[in-house]
Amino acid sequence: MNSHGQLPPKARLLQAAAELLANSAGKPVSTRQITELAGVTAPTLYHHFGDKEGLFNAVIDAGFEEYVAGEHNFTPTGRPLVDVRQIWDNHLKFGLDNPQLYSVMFGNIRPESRPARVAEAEGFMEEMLEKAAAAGQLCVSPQEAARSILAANVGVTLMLIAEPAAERNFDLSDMTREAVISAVSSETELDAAGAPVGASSVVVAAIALNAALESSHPEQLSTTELKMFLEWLDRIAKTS
Amino acid sequence: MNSHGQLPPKARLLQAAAELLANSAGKPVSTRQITELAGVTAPTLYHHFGDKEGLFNAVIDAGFEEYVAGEHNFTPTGRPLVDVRQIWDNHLKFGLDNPQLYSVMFGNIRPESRPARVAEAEGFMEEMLEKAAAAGQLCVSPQEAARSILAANVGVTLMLIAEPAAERNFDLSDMTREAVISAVSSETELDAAGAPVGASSVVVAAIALNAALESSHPEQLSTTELKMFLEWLDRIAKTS
DNA sequence: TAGCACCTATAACATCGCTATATGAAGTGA
DNA sequence: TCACTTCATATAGCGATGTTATAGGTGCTA
Repeated sequence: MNSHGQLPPKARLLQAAAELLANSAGKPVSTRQITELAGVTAPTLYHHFGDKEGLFNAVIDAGFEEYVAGEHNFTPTGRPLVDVRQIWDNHLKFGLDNPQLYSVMFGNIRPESRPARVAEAEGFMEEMLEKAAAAGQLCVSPQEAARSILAANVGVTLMLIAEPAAERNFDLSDMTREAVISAVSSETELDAAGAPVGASSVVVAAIALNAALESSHPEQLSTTELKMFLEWLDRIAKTS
Repeated sequence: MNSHGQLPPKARLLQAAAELLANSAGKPVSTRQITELAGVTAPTLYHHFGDKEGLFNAVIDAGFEEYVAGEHNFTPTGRPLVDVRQIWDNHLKFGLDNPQLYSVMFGNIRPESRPARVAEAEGFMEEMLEKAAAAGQLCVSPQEAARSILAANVGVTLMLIAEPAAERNFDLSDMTREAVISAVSSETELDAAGAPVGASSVVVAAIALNAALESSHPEQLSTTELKMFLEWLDRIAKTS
């Protein structure tokens, strides 16, 4: 009756759960459905995964990471903010393709399991944003930027999941995405001919800071501290 | 045994449901709990509210609207975008005060019932944004703006609900709020008080340099020098 | 062979949302 | 006053859910 005869029970459970979660649009999936499709009985599920949520988390572990950042959907371009857009779109696509799974991950309360998943999603985002920050494209810390972008991404995804697939207007996603990205980025878009900032990014940033300090002196440092700071900054800026 | 003896059963059910939803942090609330606290039996619930979700919707109808836009929390200022900020903050506060109720409303999938609630919340936002549009402060349609702002608002609220109350950082809310508002508004970037938004260029440059140094350490400074340098850099970056 | 983990099945438990049916109360018209 | 209707509540139970106590294999090591 099931088509997973040759796999071990644990893998069959994972596969059955993923299949049912993906196909049953919206409606909850029961453990009995899962075990029946997998061709095992209930205790097998609880032996391997603890409880229903454990199984769902395992499905997510197996699928989410590769789906969002996997090779099929994402190849870094070297331009951080472009990659951030790609991460946003992949996140949205994952949510729309796996609405049930997505709501378990992001729409639920559970203060125990959710932060781990959220932190993972934040990780991708932050990784990219650190590169953006290194290139001087960020006006806030990568952590703050990642949290803000992810929050908006989740909100948009839940919003679009909730409305009928036929009426979905992706302008909402594009508009909100650009809003949060432009709010955390410090400069206008990097132009098409703009050279990617590689190993010299430290120097570039040091020069930029040096120039900025010319016109505005921070109150956080004493004059002696500032003098020494500027000297070191100068040493860094003269590298090449 | 219950404290709602004098009210009619329908009102007792509403009150019991609201009380249980507000207090049982995270865990689902059963119809049996509700009917027991209300001092009635199951069919009474289904007679008045159809099903469990109908009762929850009734609780929301009774509480959400007045909470978000009620007199106690909201008095229009006449400046539409200021009011939009107030709606955002009230929305967030409602979510944090009623996490269980909130997740039923916004974190769930149900494509049948959710859009109605969402549309209601969108209504408040759109109302204000139409005034903003009439005043020439919008660069997109009020509908689009309301959807984008609400989506971000929901995402931020779910994000903050999910993390322990002690660690909640409301900068996430403020930052994201200003991001989406400024993206839909046609005016130059001004905050609530009318001052330009954005960090100074010194801070921007400091953050960029800090991030750049994460991946590449310069050889021009000794480790002790670098340590002190990074500390000062951190102090500068935290200005604002 | 004996023993020992590991894995799985039988069978059931407690609870869930919900309802078929019946009973009481309250008004209405004769 | 007496049916008759209508609304509101209760009794009792259904089917489905997540979960588990118990026991039976299955294969490996000694």
